[in-house]
Amino acid sequence: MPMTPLYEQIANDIRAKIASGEWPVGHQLPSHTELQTQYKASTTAVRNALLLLGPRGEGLVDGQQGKGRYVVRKP
Amino acid sequence: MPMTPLYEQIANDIRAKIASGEWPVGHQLPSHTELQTQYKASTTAVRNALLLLGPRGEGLVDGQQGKGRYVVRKP
DNA sequence: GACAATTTGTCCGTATGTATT
DNA sequence: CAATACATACGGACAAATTGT
Repeated sequence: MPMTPLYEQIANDIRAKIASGEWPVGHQLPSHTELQTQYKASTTAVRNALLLLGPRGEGLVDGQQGKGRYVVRKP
Repeated sequence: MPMTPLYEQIANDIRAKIASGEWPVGHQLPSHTELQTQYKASTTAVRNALLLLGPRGEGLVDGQQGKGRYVVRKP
């Protein structure tokens, strides 16, 4: 039975928020540390989720150093 | 200028090997530890590269616990 | 069947660099 | 200058599955 890993759950949750319109294009995502506390996850789990959703993956979100991560596209 | 991160270089190199046919479909990839020594990289760098190429990313390779990682598709 | 070795899968913490505020 | 935030990188720990002895 394939259990879903934590980083996959986080990615699915964020993807769902973007798809539903709760986080529209241009919306700023919570900071890395906030995501950690929200999902009670480590840096790696959050980072892996964002790596899959990021520019080198699905391309739904993108981040800029010092500013934050933003939704760039709907799934 | 955005220099390419290490995990991206590793992913590009593996992707190129698959595309060129050097690693055909069904071929078993080097083990995680071998990839680390080959690229002089850490677990995280190798893991991030394989996360992008894996089933939840591009879907070029897939792994089975205790056996190894195999090429499943050409780019 | 039991055991050890190998390998992948997941997860955690931390450090450094860079850019913005 | 200082605080915040992302990007990359390193290392280590444990579980699960496979293989060989």
